Amino acid sequence: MSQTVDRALSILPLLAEGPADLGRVADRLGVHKSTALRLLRTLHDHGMVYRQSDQRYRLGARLIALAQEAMENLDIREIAHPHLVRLNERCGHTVHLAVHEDGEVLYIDKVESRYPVRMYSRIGKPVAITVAAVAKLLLADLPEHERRAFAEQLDYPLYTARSTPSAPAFLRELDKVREQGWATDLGGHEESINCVAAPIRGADGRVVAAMSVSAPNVVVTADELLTLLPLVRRTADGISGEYSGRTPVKGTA
Amino acid sequence: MSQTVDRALSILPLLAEGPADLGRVADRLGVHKSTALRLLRTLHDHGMVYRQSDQRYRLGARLIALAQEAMENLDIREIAHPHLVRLNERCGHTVHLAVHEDGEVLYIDKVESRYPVRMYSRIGKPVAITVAAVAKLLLADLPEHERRAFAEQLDYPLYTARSTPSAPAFLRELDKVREQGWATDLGGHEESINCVAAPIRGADGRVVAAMSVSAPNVVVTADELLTLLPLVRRTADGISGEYSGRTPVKGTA
DNA sequence: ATGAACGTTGCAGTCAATGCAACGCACCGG
DNA sequence: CCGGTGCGTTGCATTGACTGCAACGTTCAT
Repeated sequence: MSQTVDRALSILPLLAEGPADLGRVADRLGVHKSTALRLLRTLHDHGMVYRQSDQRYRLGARLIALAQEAMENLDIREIAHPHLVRLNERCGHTVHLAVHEDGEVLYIDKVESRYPVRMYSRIGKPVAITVAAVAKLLLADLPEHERRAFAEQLDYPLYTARSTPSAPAFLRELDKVREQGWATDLGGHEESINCVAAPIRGADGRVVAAMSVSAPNVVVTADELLTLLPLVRRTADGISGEYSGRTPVKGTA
Repeated sequence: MSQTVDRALSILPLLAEGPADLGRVADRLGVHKSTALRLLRTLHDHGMVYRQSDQRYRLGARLIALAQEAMENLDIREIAHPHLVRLNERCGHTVHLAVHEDGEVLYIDKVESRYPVRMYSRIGKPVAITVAAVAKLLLADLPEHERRAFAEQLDYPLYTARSTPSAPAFLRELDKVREQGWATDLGGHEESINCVAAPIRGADGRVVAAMSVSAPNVVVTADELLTLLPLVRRTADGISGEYSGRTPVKGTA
């Protein structure tokens, strides 16, 4: 809507690909160098980009700090965290918390596995939306037409042979997930990694977040992981209760 | 430099304080509601802000994802990480990696303590610049006039009785740190937490990052923590060697 | 039913963003 | 030593994008 701001913001994902010099930024934006310079300067004044010693620009510290604050302000995260830790203590595997926002699903919290072999993931990283168990739960809760429209405009990369291959398959999977109230990802993203996930609901019953337990095949088989499902669901329900204000929170400062 | 972009970017820290509605944003910016609306819309289109169900705005997912990419692109981080993990495995305490950028010092990596009692901190959080051991190392390396100018315009909050109280005291501390090549924070931020830190240098000898080991008093005394200093310094030197290309990296894909 | 509070839209004026061209500077090869 | 090339940077005139206004549509609460 606002051309100048639009251009300025377009610089950020561009720099996320790696450092770039002025000329490169101007080219990619399709504007004159002087224009790009002024935009970059403004971004710099706000700490959103940093000018490294070779004069090239990259993303700045303020951006990272802002994102940090953004995550700390998510109340669902604060409420869920102790539950995630407790679950991790009981099963030992990696525990994730994810939310959905404008077509992206991202991890907002994580408790590391206590086994030596761990899956790779990072807080803040957008998840593989077509296969991740948490993504299925979050998307399954969308109203039908939105869900359909969203599914159709997605790409369906074949990470593995078990990845969701197409929109119809994905929509079918979402129906199943919505009905059963939990989801799995059995090697759909990384061949050797399995996940079970459960939804966290607000007072109105809408899914506000999803949590999952992930473990590589070498630690536990998919079947063994599935035995944790009741525990995962109980944990998610506990968080739901607290988040929606149904459960009186005891013993918290 | 660019008024529109300047205003738009000013919205972000404002929203970092917590969700705000249109009127509030307009007020804080000192612009008309319609102007604020258009700025927010543009930010929204880029996923930088999110409109929650109560119509209020808060920081968005793309911001978090961008920050994530920003950190993953820092090569120092990638190089350092395995070293930090190894150090953590040997001593068990929390290990941090921090960089300096335009007057801010922030943690860009962290390996959690394996002791049950842990210090609180988060990747991306700007550190207490006047007391943190890593901050001292990073600032001590600035050219003298910059260092002085920077120190003078800082605030010196007294987190504890041992916090650095003033610019002169801080500058004296920086001199000491630069000379000895390592730094400590003994209860200067949190009464019961101590730190030892060492610098990581690039090929030109400039300090590009700093790493630290932190532990609460209840786990080890300050004296015991100091016995780790040689190990910390060796680790930092190892990272320096690899970063500056002096050490051939072995066994890495 | 009435009003207040809030987000939203269309519009005309003007101020701020744009592209241009010229400049300074560093680097490189002759 | 000098001319050339490739950068980032600056001042300026033009214009078009941004602004503030006022009016409208909702959604609440009274």
